[in-house]
Amino acid sequence: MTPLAAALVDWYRGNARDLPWRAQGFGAWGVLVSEFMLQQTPVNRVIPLLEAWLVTWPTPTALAAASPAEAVQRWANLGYPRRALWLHRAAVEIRDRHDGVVPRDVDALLALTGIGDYTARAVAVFAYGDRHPVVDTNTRRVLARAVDGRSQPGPPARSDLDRMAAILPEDRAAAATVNAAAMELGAVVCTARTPRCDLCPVRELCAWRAAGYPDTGDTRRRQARYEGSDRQARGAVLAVLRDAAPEGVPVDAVIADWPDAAQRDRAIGTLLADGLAETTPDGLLRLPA
DNA sequence: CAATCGTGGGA
DNA sequence: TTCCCAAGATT
Repeated sequence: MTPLAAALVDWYRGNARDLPWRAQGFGAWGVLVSEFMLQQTPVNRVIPLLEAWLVTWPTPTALAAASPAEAVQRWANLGYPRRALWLHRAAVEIRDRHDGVVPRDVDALLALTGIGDYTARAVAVFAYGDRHPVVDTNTRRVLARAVDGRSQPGPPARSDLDRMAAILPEDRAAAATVNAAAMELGAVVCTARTPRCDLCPVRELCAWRAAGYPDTGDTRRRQARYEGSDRQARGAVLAVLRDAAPEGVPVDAVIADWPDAAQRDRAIGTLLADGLAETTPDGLLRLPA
């Protein structure tokens, strides 16, 4: 094992957080749902909703039997509600193409709606114990600092997978631990802002530290302002639909007092196009039944 | 490939 | 207050 991998594993054994999806027997479906919810949403906000979700829909087939509306409604305020729609579609695909069993093969996972390079490998590794590189933003930051001596990672690249694969031990279980440990270190120690290098288990072999913590100028694209954005308008529309009766709300009554009428119409239009809302013959707007 | 897509908490 | 950022995926 490389020194970096060995140090990560040693640290992880004594410092891993006790997260629900790490429990023995949590199941591939639970892992898959957790990974969908964790896409861009913080751990602490995911946990309670994940547990409620799995009580209602303990299997892919159970979720597939529900309506998309129920899925989007139960997604509540996790954000990026398209993920709820995609998770529901993935459940239907699992029922129809995989006999209701979450696939283990990475290519089969990649073929499911809403699953990309990260989530496919996360499920194969953390749910099934197979040996693949799992690379998320935490891992990319750890590699950028410890190996490249940079202050922040560059843009995501397919080569990230090869770089991670290069430090994985041969043993499957050990490889899975290295994957989890790199993510965990990035999440709790090697954080984007104010990293806690004083208690970092790999500081002695960290290239960024050796270089004196230079600011290497890796600047990520700034997120667009949320206040006044189309996303805010979409969020407001969807919040109304989530809280409304299933039959829906008169289209003209939805956020009727929105400051920008054109933006309001645009928000409803794109939500319809995305399949996150639909209209009824009698002019109601509702979640997709 | 760069833009888009929610929501909330902390610096 | 404002800005940053959080286990990404899709088009």
